[in-house]
Amino acid sequence: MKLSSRTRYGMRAILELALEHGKAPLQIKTIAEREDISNKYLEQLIAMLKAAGLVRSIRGPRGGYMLAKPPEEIHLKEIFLTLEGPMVPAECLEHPEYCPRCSDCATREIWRELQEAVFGVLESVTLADLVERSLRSKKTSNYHI
Amino acid sequence: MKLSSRTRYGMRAILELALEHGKAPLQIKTIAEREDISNKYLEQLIAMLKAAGLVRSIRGPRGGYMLAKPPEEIHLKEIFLTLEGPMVPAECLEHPEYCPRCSDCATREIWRELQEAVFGVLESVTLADLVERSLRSKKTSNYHI
DNA sequence: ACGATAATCTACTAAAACAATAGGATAACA
DNA sequence: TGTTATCCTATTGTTTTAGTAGATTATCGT
Repeated sequence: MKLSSRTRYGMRAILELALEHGKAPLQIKTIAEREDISNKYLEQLIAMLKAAGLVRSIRGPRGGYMLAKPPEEIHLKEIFLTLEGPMVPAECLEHPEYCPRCSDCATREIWRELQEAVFGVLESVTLADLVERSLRSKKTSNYHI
Repeated sequence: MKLSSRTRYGMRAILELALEHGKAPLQIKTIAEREDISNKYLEQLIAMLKAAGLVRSIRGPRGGYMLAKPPEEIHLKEIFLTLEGPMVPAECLEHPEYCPRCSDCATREIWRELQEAVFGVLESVTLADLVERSLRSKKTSNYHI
């Protein structure tokens, strides 16, 4: 149970977009530089976010990416599910057909609770919250003056 | 963020042991049959649980495996960490050295919260709880009369 | 002592997921 | 019309996962 780089990179990338919300579009190159992520890899991650309707793009010179919705309306859960996949700890959570195994129902309950715990966190935080946290830590940190 | 079969199988296996706690040792073969898991694969998973001190074994005829501690003293977190690994959503949670990236601290906080949410669930449940749940669902289920 | 039983140990492997990399096509601006 | 930057498709090396295979060792009942 480890986050993929896909999710970590992608979350940082979309946060960069959120930090620039309302300003000019942000280019892949710029994000990749700021976040120290491979240009080409990031391209694919952003494509996923775009396909999910979280991000939109402008082509050509002075183009780039921006949020497709205001940051208040983007919950981290959407981003997470887009990048990380469906977050189904066990198959039987989605396909609760007859389960022949004796000890399975009890463990399934636990996997369900884990899923709900994770979703609980991700549903309660929006990109706007992240932006706020990010700006606050910028102010108080020695590193980001 | 999906559970590995390692963890799902292993959890079911140790629950089988918990269900037989106080009785005769349970053999790999038996568990593998009941839980429909490859004999040889299960062998390795149980070895992990044994190395972690959660399970002990008796060799030879009428041998097998049993819990090393009473089920009340085994929290799911121990089992989970043994099978799934350290559950570190992001490396920087463990190595909080200077982080050059602007938007990173905010996402790191989120990964921390996810970790705590998962641990919260896993710390609050013991094998004894699972046994109780398991027996209760046996009683009320049509499938397990 | 002997044979059956069941754990233990080590090595190998097929398949999938992951983390990129490469290169060209397309659209838009100037 | 050239430059910029997105878009699209394919390929690749590495790691992890989920097993298989086979030999060895300890223990018990007879």
